Amino acid sequence: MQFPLALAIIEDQAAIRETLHDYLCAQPEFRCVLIVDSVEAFLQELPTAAGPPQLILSDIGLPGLTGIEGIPLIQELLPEAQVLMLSVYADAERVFEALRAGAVGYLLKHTPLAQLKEHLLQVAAGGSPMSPGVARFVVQAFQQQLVAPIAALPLEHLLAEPLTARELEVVRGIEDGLSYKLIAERHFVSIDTVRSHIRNVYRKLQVNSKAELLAQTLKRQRG
Amino acid sequence: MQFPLALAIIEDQAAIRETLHDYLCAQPEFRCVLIVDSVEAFLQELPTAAGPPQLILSDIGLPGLTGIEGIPLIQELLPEAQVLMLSVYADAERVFEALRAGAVGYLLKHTPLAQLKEHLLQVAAGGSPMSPGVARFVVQAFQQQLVAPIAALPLEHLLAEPLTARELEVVRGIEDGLSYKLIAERHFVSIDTVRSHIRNVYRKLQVNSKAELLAQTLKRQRG
DNA sequence: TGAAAAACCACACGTTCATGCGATAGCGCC
DNA sequence: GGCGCTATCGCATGAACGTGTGGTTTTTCA
Repeated sequence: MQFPLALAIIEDQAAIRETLHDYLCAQPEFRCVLIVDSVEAFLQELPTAAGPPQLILSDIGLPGLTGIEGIPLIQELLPEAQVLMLSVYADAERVFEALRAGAVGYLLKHTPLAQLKEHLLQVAAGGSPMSPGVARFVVQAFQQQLVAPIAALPLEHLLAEPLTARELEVVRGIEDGLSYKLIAERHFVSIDTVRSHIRNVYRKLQVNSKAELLAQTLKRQRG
Repeated sequence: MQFPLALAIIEDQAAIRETLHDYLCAQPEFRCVLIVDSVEAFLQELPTAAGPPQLILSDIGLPGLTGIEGIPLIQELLPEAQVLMLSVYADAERVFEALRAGAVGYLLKHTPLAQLKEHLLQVAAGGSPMSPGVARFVVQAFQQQLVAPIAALPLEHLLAEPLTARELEVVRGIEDGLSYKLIAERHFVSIDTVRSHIRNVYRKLQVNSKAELLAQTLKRQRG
């Protein structure tokens, strides 16, 4: 990570904007490239900025587009940029929306300037700073099992021994609730061939019955 | 929040345990009530502790039960206690598991003692401290839309004929990949009873095999 | 309190499944 | 060419499953 980091600020309240500007832009770690009062202004003035921002500190409650609505628009132009939200709102819903939209962190406005600086540096270092109460919302989402355990990704990637195309076909048949006989008919092969594939699938997935196979699939999908 | 906060520490490595003990227990904000080297020891010695801990700082990599496995056990005895994980592992999977198990925060072991103290206080204040990289994993889970927008709902509400408690139990057994025999053993009934329930479930759900039942469950879960 | 619902149990029969042992044929690749 | 992998197919056996019929006991609740 090389300093100074190109920083942009989106904040509509002039007083706060000035404070952030005065403090952050005076830091040697940052180089302010764009200070605006709305998402619209950001998008419009971006071409005239002193350079592409790497970090964007954005308010949520803005006139016109909200900070949350702005994230995807900004990321379209600046895929590398990381957006850190700075908000007075501390409700779970807004936090989730911001994170889902692509924000990498969420701070409350009462955060001291020195900490804000630290948090911006954490973002640049791959961190995701969140004010204490905000983080608790996020953690609770996990505890309420709202989050899938691990990327619900094609099982083949999780396996040492990948399944062949044929094997995947019969697995899909089983996931559709078909009997061996029907799977055989679906793919125009004999039932013994299906058995043969199943045998290999079971070995690779370490299961011993249709039920276990389906149970594993279920688990993978919900955790 | 009244000080001092009752703190317990679970850490198997003596050197680290001593360091934590020496530093944290010397702080006026904390009152160490139990310092142990395993989850098993924690559960066993809890009755003899100087009082019920409000905060529990636990390692993950422990001999016997892991810190993650210990969380639900601990929470059964101490529903009010908040568990903060302290780990050398920085992989997404372990972080998710810990949070899902009930941890309120997740710190890496290289965290400086002074920060660790701050983080413990944050926990007591309703925060969820996470080391920067750890928080990023969590945020990414949101960005990858792994968070369920709405809860996926119990099949019983979709049915004209609702399943009875017993019937749901055997369905869960099937979803866990168990055989009739194992389901029977799990609920201390005969295998013929299980058959009987299965029969009714199949009629209500309009399916004719385990595979179809599981397939239906799968469909329902992924929409 | 009395009937309905749920839970429990038993036996029997045919089907499907799991898994052992094969075998043949095509393909890519060194 | 020979080697390994995949796909195909066959057969046999025991276990698990699905479904029919018949019960009894316990719980629920109108």
